[in-house]
Amino acid sequence: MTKKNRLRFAPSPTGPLHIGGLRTALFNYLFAKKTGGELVLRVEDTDQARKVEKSQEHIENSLAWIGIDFDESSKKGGQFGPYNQSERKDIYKKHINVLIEKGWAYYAFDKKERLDFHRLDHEKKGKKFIYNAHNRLKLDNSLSMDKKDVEERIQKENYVVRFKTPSETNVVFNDIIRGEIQVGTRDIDDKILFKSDGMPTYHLANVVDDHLMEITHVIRGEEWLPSLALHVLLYRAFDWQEPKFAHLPLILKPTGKGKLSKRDGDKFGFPVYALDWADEKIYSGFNESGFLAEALINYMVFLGWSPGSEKEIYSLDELINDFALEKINKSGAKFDPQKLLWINSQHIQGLNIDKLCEVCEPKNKDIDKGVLKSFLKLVQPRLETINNLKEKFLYLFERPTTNEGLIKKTISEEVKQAVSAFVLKLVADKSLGAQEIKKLLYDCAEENNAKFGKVMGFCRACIVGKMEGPDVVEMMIFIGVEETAHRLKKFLG
RNA sequence: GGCCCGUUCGUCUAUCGGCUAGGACGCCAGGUUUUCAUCCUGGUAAGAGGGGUUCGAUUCCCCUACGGGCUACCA
Repeated sequence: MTKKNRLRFAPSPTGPLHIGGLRTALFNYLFAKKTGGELVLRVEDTDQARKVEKSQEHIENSLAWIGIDFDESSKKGGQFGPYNQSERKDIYKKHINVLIEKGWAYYAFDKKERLDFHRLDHEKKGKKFIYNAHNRLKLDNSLSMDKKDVEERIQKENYVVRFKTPSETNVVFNDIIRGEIQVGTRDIDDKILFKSDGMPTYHLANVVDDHLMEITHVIRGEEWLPSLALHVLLYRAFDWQEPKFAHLPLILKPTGKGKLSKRDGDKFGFPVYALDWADEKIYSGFNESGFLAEALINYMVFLGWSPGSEKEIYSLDELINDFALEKINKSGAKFDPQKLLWINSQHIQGLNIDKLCEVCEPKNKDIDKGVLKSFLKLVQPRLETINNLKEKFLYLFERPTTNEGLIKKTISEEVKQAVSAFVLKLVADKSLGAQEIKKLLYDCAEENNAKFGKVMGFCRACIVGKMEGPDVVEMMIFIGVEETAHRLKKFLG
């Protein structure tokens, strides 16, 4: 029996979960499900300074909303816990000592100001300051001093532990998406693995945890590719089997350059978070903006992946079925709000009316439950999002403001006659169905020598106040005979 | 600046050496709906540039350009 794949999503709780992280989680989830593997949620909260209070909760809620469930997490538990790195300090301490004993790591006492000085100084000369074999013996660390001094200073001073990057070799490793990559160690610096506050840095914690949690595949964003060489070196220093790596292409801004950021959502008027997030202001989430979780998933998965067929509208189950790591592509993808909107509308159209009611109900409390279903039947084909529905179709609930210009444009003597006749008959028999009302309107138009299209146009102008909205007769039925008569008569003089 | 990754229609993408370069969004035009939307049909538009390798390169290799990422006691 082969071992199960084990995947993990490891966000840092420094803010809300945005679409990039969400997609990383999704790819991990899809691959885990596809291969019958397990998925772990690990929270990388090793940076106390950047920790944001409500962040972890937001991340968990976002993942729950999108429908990604984990086999193990701090909430759910599991045999590899704890799942918050801040609770694993002892584990890292133990492992950093192993590295030190093996000669793969060393203590460093350099003051921040001193290092900053070196960096600045090198920059001035057009060079890059790298803390490694090139100059580590000239710096303030345990490699450049006596054992005794080291012992003493460890007791008295703040120190960090750095990785001792081997000198002058090539690290060769493999990425599922990008193939073989080589990096020369002269370009890798002796990264800090253990900070003076007793916490590990990402590099150490990440490698130790992935190993201890028996992670088989690391699927993460491309921003980690540059440090993969270090991570691989770390696995080898520990004498551990390294997992397989897949670095996902980045999600880019819709226009211009760079990685998608929270400001972009603001700037272009679309969400970048799954759920609302409030700090200095409220950033609205995809959920609150009327997107279906399954539609968002459908859109996100196509940012950097394609099934190779022409199928584009996918349910989660279909996605799990068709997903393959090998089909992920290499280049960054621009976020296109317009296509998301289209995919969302496709998913909305695909919902049966009861399901649509169910998802719309909590977002549209201002619409009376009794009319919600008939309302949705009316508007479903033209929905792109499912929030703010009353506001979007206000004329179905309240009388529209008069549009004099439009009325003038659509009215004529014949139309007036026809609609007057229609109103009289409509009010006389309130039990008419759609077909009958339509026939009635048609007959009235004909009897008064008015073009049916013109009559319809006028009715629409009266009922909606604009040349838009659902079918005229359907609207009449929805707002009722009395209301219809009222809106029409207003302009019949 | 250094290192790493990338480059097919405006955008998301297909193509695993045979291409009249396919699909989708968007946009445009037409049709259906005697109204509006949905819907249907058609159109628009692309392999960064230069060298190789090859009978043949979008596809493989090299260079250049451009884009992106990383370069913290952040992740």
